[in-house]
Amino acid sequence: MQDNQHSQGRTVPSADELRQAARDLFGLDTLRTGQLEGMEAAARGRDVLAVLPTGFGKSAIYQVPGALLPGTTVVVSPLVALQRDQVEAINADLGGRRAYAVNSQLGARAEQAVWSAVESTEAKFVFLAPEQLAREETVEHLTRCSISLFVVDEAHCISSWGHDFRPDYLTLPAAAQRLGRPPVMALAATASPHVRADVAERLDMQEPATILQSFDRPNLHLEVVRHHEDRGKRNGVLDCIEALQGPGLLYAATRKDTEWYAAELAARGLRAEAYHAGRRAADRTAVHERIHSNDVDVVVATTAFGMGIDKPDVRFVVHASIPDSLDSYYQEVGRAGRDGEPARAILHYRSQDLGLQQFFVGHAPDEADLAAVFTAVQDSGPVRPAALARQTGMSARKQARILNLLEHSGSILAGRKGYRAARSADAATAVERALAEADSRHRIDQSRVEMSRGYAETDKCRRDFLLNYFGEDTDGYCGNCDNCEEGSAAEAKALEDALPAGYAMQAPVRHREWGPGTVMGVLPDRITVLFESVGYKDLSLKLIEEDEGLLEVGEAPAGP
DNA sequence: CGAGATGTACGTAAGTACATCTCGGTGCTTTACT
Repeated sequence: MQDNQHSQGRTVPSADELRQAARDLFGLDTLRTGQLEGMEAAARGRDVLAVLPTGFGKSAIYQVPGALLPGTTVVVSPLVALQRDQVEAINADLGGRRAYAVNSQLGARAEQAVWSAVESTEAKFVFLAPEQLAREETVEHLTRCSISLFVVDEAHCISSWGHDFRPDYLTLPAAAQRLGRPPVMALAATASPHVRADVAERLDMQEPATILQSFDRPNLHLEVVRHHEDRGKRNGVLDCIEALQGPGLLYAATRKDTEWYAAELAARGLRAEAYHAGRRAADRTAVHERIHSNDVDVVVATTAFGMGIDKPDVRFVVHASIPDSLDSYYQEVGRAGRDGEPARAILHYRSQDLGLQQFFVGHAPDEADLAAVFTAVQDSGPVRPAALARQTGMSARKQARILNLLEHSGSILAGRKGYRAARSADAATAVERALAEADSRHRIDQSRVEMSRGYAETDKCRRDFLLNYFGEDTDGYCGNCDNCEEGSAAEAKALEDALPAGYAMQAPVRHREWGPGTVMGVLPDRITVLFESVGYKDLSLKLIEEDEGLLEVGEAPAGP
């Protein structure tokens, strides 16, 4: 592997120097293999994709080389609250003010002061949200510094939010280019193979050094409770929480449900708090403080709760409704039992609940809207999104989603001055290509919802199912989930062992229509394959045997 | 997609049955008001 130009003309820190810096600056006496590997790769100028469990010491992977390298390290962090915590942690370790955050909570004056510190003195770390880096002004300030490392923390957000909710995530590669394209490091605690590939692609990473640790959390007991009626499920959830020993988390799908469950639990004498993005900032902060000081038995929350929560003794994570993907599910249940002591992950499942997640996944964009945005870009490009919105009259989010589809399908290009139409593109083709792109994404998102269903409905070992989803092979029997305890996992495993060879986990396959894919799950009668084009699909073995050439096993042959 | 609220037909009083409508998750930022 060729190291890029950033390692030239200066001394690259050696492993010993990194170890010593970790010890002297951050008080880390020993470094784990993955940590050192990531630090060395970044120090040599290579891109790094690290997916490591919370508590592994992920931050050290950028902090140690960041402190040692001559220039400044940019850290992209999704939440202002996280930026604040990390700035404080670094300043406490290094002494003095070496880390800064730039966000809208600074006043104009404070922001000026931060920039002069960052541009002139020994500031080593600057924390920013992607929206900051999308501002020309911010990038101009940063171009006056020498940026030695470009870190994206909580990088799974690119995959879950970049496509529509927070589209500025997709402008990060352009920002990295403007800053001289330092090595890019993406960090996440949970990411399936699909999400890892998406992150690497959206960040335009060049053959990243990939650092993975096992996702297994053996102390987490996994369990699914099935329900048929909504009323019955609600009572089941309440009884379940009442019987558990806190502190714990209850995830619900809507804000209204968090309020409902919190009120019902309070009526049963528990100290329960509802948490969602609609609550006032002061109330949200108060909930954080109360859970940390053990003044709450259960926090009832939407997906808004969790990032940056590092409470070691959460004893249970119960879901009153199934999440949109196993990536989200595992991220959420991973907040239980970080101290290594036994903890419970219980999913209350009704198949109807998948409907809400399918709604959140969204629908195909309108052809007329695609055409309108494309024509507007063609007529007035290069144009920035804000100016474009004044022409199209669309909401920022809707327009961002359309721009992103048009860009990714090659009809428009993003440049320094905004978007412009690709030279050869015409409106009809642009619409057609964008629709195809949207359709492919939609199918992948739907297939992720379907994998959640698969987890809820499987008779196999639950841990086996989850770890397979994250690309890990297992022996199919954990002994610490409901299916293993009931014996159905053992039966399923016996059947699976009797399978014809060739459809092993992680085997590369090629489908006649859907192209290349990877085997992600194996059952007695069918296999689950993650296809690059259409996402997760279940294929019956009977059909594969009958229709020769439908699914080729082994190295994918070139061309159709 | 599904749940809950609201609306309509029926047929002559008040409630039942069915149709139609509305809403649902994540955060940055900037700007115009109290």
